[in-house]
Amino acid sequence: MDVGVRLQSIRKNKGLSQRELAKRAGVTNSTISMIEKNSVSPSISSLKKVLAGIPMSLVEFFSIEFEQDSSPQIVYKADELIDLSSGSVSMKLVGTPHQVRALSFLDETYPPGADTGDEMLNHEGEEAGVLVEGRLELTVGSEIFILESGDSYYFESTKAHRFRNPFDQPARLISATTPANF
Amino acid sequence: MDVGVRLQSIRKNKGLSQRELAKRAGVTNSTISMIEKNSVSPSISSLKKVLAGIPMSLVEFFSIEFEQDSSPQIVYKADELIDLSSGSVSMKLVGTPHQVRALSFLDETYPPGADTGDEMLNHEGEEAGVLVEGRLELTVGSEIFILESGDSYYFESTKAHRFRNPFDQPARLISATTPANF
DNA sequence: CAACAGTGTTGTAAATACTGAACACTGTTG
DNA sequence: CAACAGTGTTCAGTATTTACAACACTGTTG
Repeated sequence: MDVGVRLQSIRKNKGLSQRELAKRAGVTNSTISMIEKNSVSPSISSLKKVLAGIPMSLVEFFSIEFEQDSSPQIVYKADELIDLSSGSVSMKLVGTPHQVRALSFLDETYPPGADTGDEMLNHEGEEAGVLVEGRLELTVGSEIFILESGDSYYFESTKAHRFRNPFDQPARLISATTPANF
Repeated sequence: MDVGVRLQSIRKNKGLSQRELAKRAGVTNSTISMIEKNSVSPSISSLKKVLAGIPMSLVEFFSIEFEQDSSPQIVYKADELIDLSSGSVSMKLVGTPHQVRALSFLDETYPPGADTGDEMLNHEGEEAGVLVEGRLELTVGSEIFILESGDSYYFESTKAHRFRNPFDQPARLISATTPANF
């Protein structure tokens, strides 16, 4: 839980210099330097200003923890789910155990032929889901997956993605997206 | 997005005085007074100290926005889900549109007789879910609900709760809990 | 290599946050 | 009503954060 390191990784990820970010945020470059070196503990107001230059909310900032994984697994087959069973209750966790995050929880039905569109979706955050009925085609970046009933997925929404049902059976998907944008 | 007001409402909700919280947090009461009156914009380090006395994480703090709803709906019948359909894709949102939040996304199966236990569950955060197969009994506080396939729920985990399957069919539940505690 | 435009770091002065002790205001108790 | 124990607020001094400007370093360009 290191504010400085986290800010620096976010800034570099965005391809910004300290001076560039400072300009956008309305603070000085030295402020950012000192925050990143943890030589100060910034006030909420100034951290908020700095993050506004990213742009990023305070919640998002404090939510991020282990984002620098090289190439995370995207699709999990039914038998790949992490089992959290306790007693007679079978509980399976979708995706790798992460930090806290913010989600919308959806029950979606894709009739045969349904499609989220040509122009690939692309928004901030993460999304996860389980297909509980039928089959569904999921495209993430340049990879195309066919989800079978029981399969699940977890990926960053910033990657271009698209859902499509080219089959003759309706598909039912339980999904969650972050941030809660609905 | 008012740090002072939010801190005060959380503190009063916990039944703490400024001095009591100050003592637990290792700061002075005047600090808390001034933060609550928004006469200062606290540093991350001191806000973190203050919240540690609650206790509450920074993410949680910045996630909270509209928590003072009187008595929010707990169980949503299948036809009560908020429809977010666009085009031929049917999307139904579980619960009322909220702020950002942090969740664990689970695929749970409750065989006949399964039970999360006598001692009611009770942890920080919120949880939501959809029952996709079978029937399930859910107890929240003093209220007992019977979930049918397609029904969903959304409630604060701080309320004592319990899941039980007294029926002869297995029940499958897609759920999300916050914070991501797995 | 000199001039330059970019990077992040550092010192000093000004602005802001925090402490410690007082104050003013309750409600309770003898 | 006086003494008291609790509440939140305020003020002066101290500690910390921030701005401004200078510095040191790197890679590029003439």
